[in-house]
Amino acid sequence: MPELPEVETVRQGLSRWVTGRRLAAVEVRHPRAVRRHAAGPDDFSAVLTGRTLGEAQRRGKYLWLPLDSGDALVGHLGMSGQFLVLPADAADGPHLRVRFSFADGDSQLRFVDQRTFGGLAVSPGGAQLPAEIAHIAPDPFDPLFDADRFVAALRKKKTGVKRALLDQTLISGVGNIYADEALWRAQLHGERPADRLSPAQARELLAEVVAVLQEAITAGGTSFDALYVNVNGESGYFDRSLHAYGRAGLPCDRCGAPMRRESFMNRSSFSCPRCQPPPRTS
DNA sequence: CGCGCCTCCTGTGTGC
DNA sequence: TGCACACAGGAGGCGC
Repeated sequence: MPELPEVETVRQGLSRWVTGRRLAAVEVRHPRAVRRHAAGPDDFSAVLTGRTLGEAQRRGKYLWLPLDSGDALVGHLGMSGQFLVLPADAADGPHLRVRFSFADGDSQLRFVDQRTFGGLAVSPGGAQLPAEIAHIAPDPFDPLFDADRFVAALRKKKTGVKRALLDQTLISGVGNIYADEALWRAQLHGERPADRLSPAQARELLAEVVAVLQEAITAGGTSFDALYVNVNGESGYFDRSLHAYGRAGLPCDRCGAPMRRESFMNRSSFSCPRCQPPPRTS
């Protein structure tokens, strides 16, 4: 479940292992992986071959690698996407979608994706900020992020505060896991109406979002299973620090009450029934 | 235009 | 043992 900390960990790995290298060949093994590349898989390979990769960039959960052509290779990991740096002779796994071979021949970059929600595309002229990403808000670590603007926008949303946190046009990078963690820390139930938060509550919630994302980056992200790993195939260890996500029935780390699980948008929300009382209307 | 629901995917776990 | 089904969920797209 890659969210901002997991994607940032991958970005750091790409920066270390592929920045500055020249692509010798790009092999699309599954067309769905490049469905967002309008010109099709053959064009995807053609425009990338021979290009040199620049410094890996990230906004929210999107990644991009600027190219020396002025275009950019844009990627989203979706649910289960992985970028792996592997020896060229390593066996192909069953979920290999795209193989990037380098002119130096020392290792390969592979895009592997079990559930195929992730995808890659080349964004024409997108080296600075790909058009595919321009519609989402800056994430809270972006110098362009404006906390006052976020707080004001959040307090105008006619929806629950968790839905608002997951709205990538309001703040990017937050997914189901870190939304639940930030709400637990802020002692707010996710169905609390966003437009009824006080300015202080909204600022506190943002502070908790930033804190939990930063701590998770330091831990290398959250891994529940083999679906999230860094570019070297290693798991993150933030799962040991989770207070809400996946803890249904376990005692709240703050008050001891059994944590609850609720259905939300065809998925799950975890919260403490005592520390995070639901609003009366829901 | 804002909001919320549906859909795309596949592997794992569970219950009958 | 095998089958059916729930579940995991980011984000585009569409209906209201």
